[in-house]
Amino acid sequence: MSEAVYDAAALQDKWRPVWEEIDPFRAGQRAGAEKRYALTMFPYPSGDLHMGHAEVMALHDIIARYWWQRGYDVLNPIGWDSFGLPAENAAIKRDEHPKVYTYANIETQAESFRRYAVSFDWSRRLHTSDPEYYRWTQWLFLKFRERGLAYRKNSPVNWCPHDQTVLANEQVVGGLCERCSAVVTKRELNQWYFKVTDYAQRLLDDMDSLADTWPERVLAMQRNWIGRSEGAHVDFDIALADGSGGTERVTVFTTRPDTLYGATFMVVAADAALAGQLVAPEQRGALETYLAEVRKASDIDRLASDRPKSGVDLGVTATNPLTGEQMPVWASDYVLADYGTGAIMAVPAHDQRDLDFAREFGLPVRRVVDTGEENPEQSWVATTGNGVYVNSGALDGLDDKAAGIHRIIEQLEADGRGTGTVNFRLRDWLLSRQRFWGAPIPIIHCDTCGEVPVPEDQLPVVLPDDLRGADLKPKGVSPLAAAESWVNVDCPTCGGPAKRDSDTMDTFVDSSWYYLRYVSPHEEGAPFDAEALREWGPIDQYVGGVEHAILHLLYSRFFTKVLYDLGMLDFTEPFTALLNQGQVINGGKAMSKSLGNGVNLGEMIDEFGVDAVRLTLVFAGPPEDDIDWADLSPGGSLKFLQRAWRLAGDVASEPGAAVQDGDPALRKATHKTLAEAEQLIEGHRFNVVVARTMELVNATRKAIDSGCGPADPAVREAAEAVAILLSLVAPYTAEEMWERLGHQPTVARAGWPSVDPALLVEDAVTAVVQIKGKVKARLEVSPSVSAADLEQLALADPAVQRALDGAQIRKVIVREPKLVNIVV
RNA sequence: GCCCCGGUAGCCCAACGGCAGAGGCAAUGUGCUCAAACCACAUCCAGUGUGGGUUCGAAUCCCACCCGGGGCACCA
Repeated sequence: MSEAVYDAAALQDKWRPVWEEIDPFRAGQRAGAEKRYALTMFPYPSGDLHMGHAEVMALHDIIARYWWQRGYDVLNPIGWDSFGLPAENAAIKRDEHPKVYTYANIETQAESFRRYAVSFDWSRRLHTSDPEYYRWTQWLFLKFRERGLAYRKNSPVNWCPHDQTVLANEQVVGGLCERCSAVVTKRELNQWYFKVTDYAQRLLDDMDSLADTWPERVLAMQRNWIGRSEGAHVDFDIALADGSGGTERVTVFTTRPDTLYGATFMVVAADAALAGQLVAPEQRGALETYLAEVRKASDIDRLASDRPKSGVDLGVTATNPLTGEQMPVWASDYVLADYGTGAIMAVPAHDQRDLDFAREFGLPVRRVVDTGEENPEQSWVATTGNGVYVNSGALDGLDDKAAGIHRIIEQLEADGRGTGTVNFRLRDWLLSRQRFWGAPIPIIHCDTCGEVPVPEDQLPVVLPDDLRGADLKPKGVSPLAAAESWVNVDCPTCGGPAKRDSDTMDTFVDSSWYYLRYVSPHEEGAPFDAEALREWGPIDQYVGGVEHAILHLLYSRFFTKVLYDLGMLDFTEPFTALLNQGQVINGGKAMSKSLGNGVNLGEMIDEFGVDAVRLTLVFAGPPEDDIDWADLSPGGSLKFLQRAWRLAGDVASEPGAAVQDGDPALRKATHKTLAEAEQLIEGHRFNVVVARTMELVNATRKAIDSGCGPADPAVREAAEAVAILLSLVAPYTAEEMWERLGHQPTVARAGWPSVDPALLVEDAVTAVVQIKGKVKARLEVSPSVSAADLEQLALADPAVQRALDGAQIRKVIVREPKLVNIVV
């Protein structure tokens, strides 16, 4: 018996150079094979890899490596999302250019990925901060702009005072900056937007095609975020109080046009321009004062829902388009300027917010739907359910909400006073950032020609190389604005003096199309090669964290649809299937510096080896569940790998031994394991695959020690199956096993063993006999036993006879060959 | 408040509506050893959050509730 010992570090050193030589995972090497595109969300280069990366890569790699074993031609690329704030902040601190930090970290991470043995095709590596990449980010921006999907507007925007930049709506979480948790404030700025709202309905509709392959909760979150609501636009005429005698038509959005008879006042958003246009001269001062207060309040204050309602009377009246009734117009911050039309009709009886406002300011409440509950005028609880219409003209007596809504919309449309409509919660995507380390927006501002796109042949607009440290300090405008030699250019149209747009793009723009670039990462004439994309796209399996459920995934879906409309793609959804891995936590809490509960990945690998760490993370539980490092046992994983490895050393037959003569019981176990593993992997139930592999190792051990013995060909077959199963999770151990079994590298391309269906059939099965659902006897029967025979056998069984004790049999349910249930 | 996901041995987790236990951790014991570790073998441990319902039969399907996690929330 060999005295060899299992040394994880030695295996890593031994096999890495061999694999780099063989380069087994280069895509496009299997002519004629079906193509599969596996993608893991590319990392941001902050420091070295951590446990979270280790988990997602281990899970993702199972899928990619399984596909290789199954004979597919697999594209599994890697790159870096390498623009972004941390590099810029590090550069300020260290007085250097952000690229220094960025590219140093990328090298560190790349080295770690190689050691971690993820089956990436390294030849396709990309970095979003490379000019060769962001040139196309800029090009795409210009295409969007040509199509009217990128535009500039003045608007109150989310401002992070810490990072000194604006934020998209998606980057504000509970009134705080998603990145740094600073309290977000509002600023009125002129900024670039992508018109994602144009795609709201399609983003919603196309989710139907993802229903079976994306996690339900991600779809739910996106639906929630898009926030479709059906209702109506209703026009109100407002008599202006400027002495002109004129009127202004104001449109409101409502989901309950059927309650129009109950509208007793109107409210416009205090911070909308409309408020300033409508306000009566004598109320202007009050509005200004109120507005100043509103502006001071942060989103955090606004989010406190128990906050009393505030507002100011604008001193004008609106006319109810159905009844002609006059109603006062107020301004308040509970109406949002950027949702709907920024104005509402208030129906206090049937909307709690309106009711609170009415109570605060003594405005009338009129019930128009009797739901059988207490009248809101007395209870101060708005009723929103179905009921009988009252005080509602022609609607009176009707008791169907849907019909009521329908009839009022019909009426409004007939009168030219309104229309049925759909509104979305989704806002356009604010993409400008007042920071340095991002793709410059390729626009030149010329006093004569206005906004001029940088001509395509002048792309990329490259970031200057000579800014560092203090030059990059955030000052509320982009550091690029101060880079004189960079910002001042000749206008491409008239040749006169002009300035570059000094903002950079949100880094989510970079990551909204990187998966397309991978199919042809060195393409120089286009962002991607359309032919290559037809071969590889869309992504068959995307793996990554649920934290991108809205941001990255929604933006990428939007980009894909726009590029489809531009005729550049032939699919409308980028990610056919999505797997969200859970988090790795420790001791019940997320790992964090402040808690001091971080687990260092490098140290774990040094102690247990890459394979044991990967195995531990995969075996811990279902991929989408959070896993607690404190519950896990990398030592146990290592022990198992050693057991498996030892099998390979014990096999005493030669490669190619006549397996059909092998021990039938062990052969059945092997083939059953393989057959089951196929199903389990396809269902992403990787933890169970590991358990099945452990069982097979145990069975093989038993066969060697106390069964058919090490020379039986079935033992070799089992050990080889173990090596191939392990090649998905523990590549170093698997490769070493493969070599000890007398094969050439690499086991990663050994191919999935074909399962012999004959070996999946059991010789005998245990049938259980139940009486009233309780097990009373077990019978060994043939798998092909007939229902009648099984019933006879069951009734004849002495234990059953005893249990029946002469009771009258009412019914016998037979599920051959597994079960008989006797009802007495 | 609304919407998703989950609750099975001391712990992590399995179980096409059909024997509650596959696998692992921990614990205990036996063998190996001068001894310990390693290793091998064995043993121990829950009736599935609670209450109803459907069914011949429910961890699994349905309803209500409790607990935990996540998302959304002054969006008219």
